[in-house]
Amino acid sequence: MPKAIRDTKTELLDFAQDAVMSRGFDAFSYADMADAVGIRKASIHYYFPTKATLSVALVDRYHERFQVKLEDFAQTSTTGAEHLSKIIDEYRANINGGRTVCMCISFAVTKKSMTEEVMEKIEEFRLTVRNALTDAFTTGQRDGTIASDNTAETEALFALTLLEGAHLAARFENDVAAFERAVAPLRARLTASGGGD
Amino acid sequence: MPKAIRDTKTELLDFAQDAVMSRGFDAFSYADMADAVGIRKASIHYYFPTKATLSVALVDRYHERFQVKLEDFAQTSTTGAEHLSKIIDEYRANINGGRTVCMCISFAVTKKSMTEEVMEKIEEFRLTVRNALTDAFTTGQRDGTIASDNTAETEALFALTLLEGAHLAARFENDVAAFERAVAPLRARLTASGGGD
DNA sequence: TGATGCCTACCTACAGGTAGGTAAAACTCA
DNA sequence: TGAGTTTTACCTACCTGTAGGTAGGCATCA
Repeated sequence: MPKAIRDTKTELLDFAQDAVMSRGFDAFSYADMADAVGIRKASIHYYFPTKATLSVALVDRYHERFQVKLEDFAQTSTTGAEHLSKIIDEYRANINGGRTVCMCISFAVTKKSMTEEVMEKIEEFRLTVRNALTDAFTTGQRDGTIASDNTAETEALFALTLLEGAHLAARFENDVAAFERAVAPLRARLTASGGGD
Repeated sequence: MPKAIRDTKTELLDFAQDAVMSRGFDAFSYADMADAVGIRKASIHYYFPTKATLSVALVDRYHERFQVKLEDFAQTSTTGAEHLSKIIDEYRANINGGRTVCMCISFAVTKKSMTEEVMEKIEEFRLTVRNALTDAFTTGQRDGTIASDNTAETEALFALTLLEGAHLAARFENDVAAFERAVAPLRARLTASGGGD
């Protein structure tokens, strides 16, 4: 643990993540990263030998961080509605005011430029989210805080689809409000006070 | 109308459209197009001086073609459910077996690489679709073939979000079946026999 | 005869990546 | 403790390939 004053690797990942989510993986270069972080282009290869290794590191960190949050939501929620509401809020936060979309969406479009490995990891990430959503719906159906006509699995898939679609909507309009409008019918199904904001 | 034996411009647009929808605007080049169509790279500039002009041509044709279909759906449908069902089917067809996503989605991700002009045109396209969906819901609410708790406008926005999200789902899994699973709860709300297949 | 629909040959900019060097910090051990 | 060694975290300089784009030539056809 070198306890560095400045963590270049993290800075590189931060910039790359924002770039992927706001512009797409093919639309930023090592030169852009170098400029942003303040080191030379070649030095980036010290941390990420190839752009493919960078993409893997990006997804790994993204998944890790999201999982931590999802686990927290599961533990700190008293109702299914509250749990679901927190997941929706987290997706909302990832929009960054309409500037970005979820990393999944970005990678889905540029899929052919990505390695098999990274696409498998994206699949795993989506499965993690779907499982969390399924848990929320299962609880919500049991405690009666989420109105539902379908199985929790179906609802989870439906919700994930809607959340990703809502990300796109917000990106089109450069406005989080579009996200809220799009997910409004889902939020309307939550009966107990689960909203965080 | 030169009645050419071979329409190079159309072939170029066909390839570019597929490339945008399957790989993203930044991930294909004039060289790729040239190889695919069988002319030299420089010759493409005869039809599309810059890649920006190509992007505009792409959206224009996409919008035009879709509008024609939407108008046909509106005219040939006897119920709101049938109308909506046809729009859903059209979105489904645009997935090409999980290989592609809607052009909108692709351009949303690579938005920063696009000109203002083309993004405005994408907005117009989405408005066209939303209006068609609103019509379908309005009719469906009136004739009782679509179960609904919200205004037609809200439902249209909700449906568009879901359709775009379902495109992503199908792309992730490389399978149209994922599209169907994701839109199942929407289809379930259609009461009359509106489905084409 | 001049527009159409290509072509060859080229340009500059920049992509990802490599080779090899270096100052400074951190470890090793007599 | 301090000389020697290794590792860290960069650097300069350069490579090849490819991006979008340009200049100008040349058949073909109306």
